[in-house]
Amino acid sequence: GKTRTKDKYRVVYTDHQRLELEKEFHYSKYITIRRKSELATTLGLSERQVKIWFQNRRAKERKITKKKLQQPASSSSTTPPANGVLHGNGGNSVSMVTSSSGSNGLVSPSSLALNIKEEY
DNA sequence: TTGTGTTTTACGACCTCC
DNA sequence: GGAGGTCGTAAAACACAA
Repeated sequence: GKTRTKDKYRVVYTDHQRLELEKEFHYSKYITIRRKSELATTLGLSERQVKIWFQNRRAKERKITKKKLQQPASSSSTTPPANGVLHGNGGNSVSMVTSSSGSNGLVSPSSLALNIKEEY
């Protein structure tokens, strides 16, 4: 259903929800359909919310790396902002890896989550 | 407090791939 | 023709100096 209602323009996710989403993002920037529905169930979110979260998270990542590229310029060159990078929308050729360790759908996510948890 | 800048959800427009 | 991608943006929530 809709999450943007009259009294709630947007909800704030709990620390736990954020942590789990971050862990999944850390593992892979593009979530699979399977993992998406699993996460949605365990976190009590809709699959749409999980999808949107990943989209926003990738946008944040791009924003940060862009900043990093601009900042440590360490003098010199006023960092030409229009250097190909953007407008590449067509140029992505993303290759959208569904692979990443999971040629088959089953990844045994619980053990995976544990690994990541430890890393954190 | 409040003014203001940044971050976090959620969506619409538009595009690509199948 | 739909699912999911980016980009841009709105508005809550948050951070924080003044």
